Amino acid sequence: MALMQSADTRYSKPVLVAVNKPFDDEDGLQALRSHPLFRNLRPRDLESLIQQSRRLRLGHHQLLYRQDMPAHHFFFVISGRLRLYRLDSSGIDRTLDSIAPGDCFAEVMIYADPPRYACYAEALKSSEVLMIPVKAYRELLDQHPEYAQAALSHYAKRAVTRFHDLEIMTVQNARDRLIRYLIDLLPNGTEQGGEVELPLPKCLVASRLAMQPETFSRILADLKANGLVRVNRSKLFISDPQRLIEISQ
Amino acid sequence: MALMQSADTRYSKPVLVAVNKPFDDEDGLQALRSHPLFRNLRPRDLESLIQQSRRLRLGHHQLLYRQDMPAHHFFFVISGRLRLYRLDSSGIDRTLDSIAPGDCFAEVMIYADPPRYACYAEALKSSEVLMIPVKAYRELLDQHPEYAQAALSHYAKRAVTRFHDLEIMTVQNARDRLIRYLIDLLPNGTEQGGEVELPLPKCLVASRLAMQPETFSRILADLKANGLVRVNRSKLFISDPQRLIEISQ
DNA sequence: CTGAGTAATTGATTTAACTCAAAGATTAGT
DNA sequence: ACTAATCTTTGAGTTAAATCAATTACTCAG
Repeated sequence: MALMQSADTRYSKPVLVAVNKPFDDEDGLQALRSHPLFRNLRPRDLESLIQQSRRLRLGHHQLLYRQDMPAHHFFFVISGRLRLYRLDSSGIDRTLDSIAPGDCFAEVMIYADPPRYACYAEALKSSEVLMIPVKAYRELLDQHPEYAQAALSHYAKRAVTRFHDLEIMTVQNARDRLIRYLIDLLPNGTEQGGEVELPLPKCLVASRLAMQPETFSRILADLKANGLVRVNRSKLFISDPQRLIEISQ
Repeated sequence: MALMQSADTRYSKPVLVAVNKPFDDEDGLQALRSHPLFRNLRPRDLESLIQQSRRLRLGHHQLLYRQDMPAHHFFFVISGRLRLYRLDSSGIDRTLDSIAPGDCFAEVMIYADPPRYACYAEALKSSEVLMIPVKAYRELLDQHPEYAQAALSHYAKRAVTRFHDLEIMTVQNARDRLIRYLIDLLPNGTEQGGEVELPLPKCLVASRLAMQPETFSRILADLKANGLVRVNRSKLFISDPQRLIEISQ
């Protein structure tokens, strides 16, 4: 019943039904082959895994899975972009993560117990994902324990990232939270400034940072007025990251 | 230099210097033997790991490690309680987690690269921890790949927990954040109400939830006035969790 | 290319949460 | 048990951010 509570009618399209063309390989899977979770697999094993997977096309705003649904698959993004979010009891939509091509998500489900998705996942624009059976990957790990190293390392990294995300959210004021978020978008070690692209529409970045879209807009306008960022659609140019950090105290 | 920036003079005691009695086993390590990361180790391997570890006593407020310090060990809490926190550039202390006896922490360092602590760790009261060399545990995993399963499962759980913590922090108002936090402290599936103990002093719970101590106090006073919780020091009795959830909308 | 629907901005107002301050309560250490 | 230090609570005033409302700018599907 938790699965049905959404009043959001946009999401009425079928969910998790792979009606697409049979899988024909060799487009868009280069990134998969170099992903930490897969790059050490022997070709045979990787091919077998891919054979057991399905390629799934998602339209703009199409829901991939719902919070609390049994999780039999995890996902690799071939193209497009997705977002993870939760709905609270009053229906407020809270964005938790965005996912770019080349990334995996819901991969912790491989070892979750019970295996249920912890949030909703939807396409932000038309996207293509590979839908990998949890069971298949797990069997691979069980049969070839040497593969576990990569998975462990990946999971450790994931845990660190989440910890870091949590840290940003303990920053008490909206402006500093936004600044920290922007700094983190810069390729690390950027001193001389650089351009970043918001991975989400502004209203969803706002949601991710626990503030209203209006607040987001005003803070950005203010940073712009102070010459700290230049804004062009979803692209932001940050001329002096150091100064930005100082301003956030 | 980041290591030295704290203006906090409380933390002048030596850090990470194990000057304690040689390790003599068989007190307080029962919990270790049943921890997911260790319970599947063969006795020989576990003993070897314990031999390579040192038991460390920490006094009240004593710092265990600093953010950005090279991480050669991870930890198991034998007794007491610790907290993880970060200091931002203006010296504001932001609490990220609290750790109880029987828990491991900094265990993601086993696979981190570079291995540096992501935050500070200090004892909240006098505590005892086991300081396990990252290298030793890693070698164990490399030599006995069958151990990896437990580690993977543990890491997956950790990632889910952090995700969940993040979710709470995307709740925009302080009252609802606090309510969500309290609900999560209840043993899961508690319907009829129950008592929870705050794992941190109130001012640090406030910091963990990105609010001021005064705000925390006022919200709690208000919940108390509405008969939603009864407060006794750091113990809270929540009579009707369901109603509390409803109130948080 | 066009228009409907969504997203973003800006202004005015209200409210929640912060800050400062001072008095109690609790805790840790002697 | 006592004392000093820290934590907690409460009050009053201020500020940051939310809300409400209206306009403008995008986006994308047809």
